Amino acid sequence: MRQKDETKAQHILRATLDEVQVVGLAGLSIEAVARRAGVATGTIYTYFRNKDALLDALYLHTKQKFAAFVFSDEGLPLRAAFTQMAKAYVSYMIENKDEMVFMTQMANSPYVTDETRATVALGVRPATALLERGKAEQLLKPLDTAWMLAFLSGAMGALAPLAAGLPADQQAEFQDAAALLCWDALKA
Amino acid sequence: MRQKDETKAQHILRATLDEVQVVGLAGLSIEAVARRAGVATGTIYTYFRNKDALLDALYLHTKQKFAAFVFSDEGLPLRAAFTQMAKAYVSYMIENKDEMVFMTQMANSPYVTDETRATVALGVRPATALLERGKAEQLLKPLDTAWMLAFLSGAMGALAPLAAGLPADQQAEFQDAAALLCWDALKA
Amino acid sequence: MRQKDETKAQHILRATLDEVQVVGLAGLSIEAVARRAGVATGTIYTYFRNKDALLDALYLHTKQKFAAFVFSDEGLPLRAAFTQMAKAYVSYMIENKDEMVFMTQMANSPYVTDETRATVALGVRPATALLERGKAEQLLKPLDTAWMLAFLSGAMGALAPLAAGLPADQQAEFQDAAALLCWDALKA
Amino acid sequence: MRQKDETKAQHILRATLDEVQVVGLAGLSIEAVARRAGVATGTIYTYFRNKDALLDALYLHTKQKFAAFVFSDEGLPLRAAFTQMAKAYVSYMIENKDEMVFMTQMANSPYVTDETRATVALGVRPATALLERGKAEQLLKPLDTAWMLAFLSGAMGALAPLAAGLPADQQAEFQDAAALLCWDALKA
DNA sequence: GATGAATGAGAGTTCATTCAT
DNA sequence: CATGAATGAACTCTCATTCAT
Repeated sequence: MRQKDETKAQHILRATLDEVQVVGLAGLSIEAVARRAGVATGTIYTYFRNKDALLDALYLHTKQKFAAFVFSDEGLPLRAAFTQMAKAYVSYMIENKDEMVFMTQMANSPYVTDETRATVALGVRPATALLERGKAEQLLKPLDTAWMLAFLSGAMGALAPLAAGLPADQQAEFQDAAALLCWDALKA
Repeated sequence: MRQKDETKAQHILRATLDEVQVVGLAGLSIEAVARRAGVATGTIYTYFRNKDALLDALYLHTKQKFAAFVFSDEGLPLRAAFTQMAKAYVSYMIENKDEMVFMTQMANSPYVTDETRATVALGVRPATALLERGKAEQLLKPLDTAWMLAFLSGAMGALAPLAAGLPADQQAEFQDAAALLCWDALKA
Repeated sequence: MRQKDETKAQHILRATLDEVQVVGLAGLSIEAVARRAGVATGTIYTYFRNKDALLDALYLHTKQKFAAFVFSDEGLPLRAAFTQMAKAYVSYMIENKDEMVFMTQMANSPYVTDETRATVALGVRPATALLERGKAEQLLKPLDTAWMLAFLSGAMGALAPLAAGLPADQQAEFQDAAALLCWDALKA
Repeated sequence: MRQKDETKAQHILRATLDEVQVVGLAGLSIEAVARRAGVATGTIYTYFRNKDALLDALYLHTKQKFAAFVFSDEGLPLRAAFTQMAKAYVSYMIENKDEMVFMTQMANSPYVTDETRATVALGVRPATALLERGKAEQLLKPLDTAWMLAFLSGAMGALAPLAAGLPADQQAEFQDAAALLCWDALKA
């Protein structure tokens, strides 16, 4: 018999991501995903309980990949760590536009389970820690951490579409600008 | 002969806004809107060409109402004008949570036509003008205006959910903080 | 080389019978049968051509087991033979509720082939013979034999659900009553 | 607008009954019912919540029509009332073979709700009353009423297929025989 | 203009059966 | 022979839109 193939699950997730770029989350159909993944419709259900579960899984996967790239704490001094995160954020946006589009569309959808939201929230902890360190060192404004995070991620997220089509020679400039704005906004 | 009744169109738009709060944009059905508006399903098609047109119209209407409140240029000095806009943004968010929810859900949907996006963009002109004045006066960083706008509206939009349930006595504080962060981010 | 294993076929038949008790004939899926039997879905197709053939085989098997128990002619005098059959019918119903449920659900289903129906009919021959002997001896009403059989099996079958949950001390009484009614109905 | 048309509901019920004759309960599809009824699939759902509700409604309707014809108490003396019921049962079977087929197939299906079963049970009350009167008058055997009812309806139901194709000149004979057997079975 | 029953394309999902391993 | 992943036709049901009244 054919063994359940995790590669195939990855193919399906990838096909879902690609299909959302083309037709949007609202226009997504399982049949189109299957066609794009090169499998039968029924096969999707071997790997994912239903459409919701597929999208939830893709969201979790995408968010975790994103968080792993952007939110790493490498023990740098505060300002440097902050800047590095901001730059990582921007460069991830530029190089993974499709994932950003997907995450944005999912954020306000009913597909994401509470459990996934909770798990995703954990990935942000390095950023939370960084902000709190900054407040303790009185380098940052003494505001609510959740508040600051929302401000930052909203601002950065809104820049994603602008970052998308950027020529390579302006990317460094873009990163620097974004990092600077974020820092100036929060610094004490 | 009964004339098309603009009051009825308003009822339908309002019902649509309310229904989206409850079931989300993805769960919105014309029949539910009709029921909530107290009209027959067919009647909706007298006032709006189809579902897309209804949502597009509501989006345009909501955005324009929002822009009219927030983006007014009253000839104040730069910093004062900037602060006033930020505060107006926050207070609008707090008092019109349902519209914010709707605008957020629509922003990345296929329902909004390019024409509407263009029209909506016009409403932002006072803010554009303000930012360009600030750059000319060298009070703001010399960045691309569209870039700055995206940054600001992303940041403010992300604060909306946090602003929503805020007790009255913390709203002034919230407004001041938001205005300060935005200013510090952009100031030269 | 492993041979086809008749034990495994029995397991599958048994699992089918059990599964029907739980989900009904309409809710029966091959996968559930396989799971219950502890084999792979594909294995079922080694022993039975398809779902219809599996159910047909189980029906035939169940009917024949039932007939072997109930319809035996042991050369008793007519009334005694008749009573014995009726009692055997009832006691079989009580002790093999699951098979009765299955036979009832199958009786009006499209799964049973004409061939099986014909074969099953043969099992009833001792009862046919008994009734014809009764008619010849003028102890029974001179009605069509098939007619009498239908009457009897319908009546007895309808009592099955009532017999099912009966406490042990009422079973003898139940058997006597059933036998008496059947006899009174048919006797000349 | 078109008013909801109870005639159409009747058409759909009739189409369902007819379709079951051809493909069986297990093979019944909503689309086939719609085609036979001459309406669109969606229209079925204007009149019935879903497939289960359609079948449940048809079952209830069929059972009640049947009960109204067969179980009427017209104050006849016991034996005459009994005989009349038995004959009515048989003649109904002969003239409404399709309904009998449907009722038989539904009886052991998961489609029938408990509520419908309870309502259907009420239709049998005249028969219950008759049997109890017979026991009080000591004309019938002193058995449990539910038990007697099961016996009778099982016996009669089993005769249905035999009654179906009967030439007109044998129907009276068939009715008499059935009534006699039932009476002899239960009489004290 | 208003109504809401009617339409039917298209959605998600199941499941008997096949077949590569 | 045994496995269970893969298949895809077929199912029920929804809902944007139309149209007879």
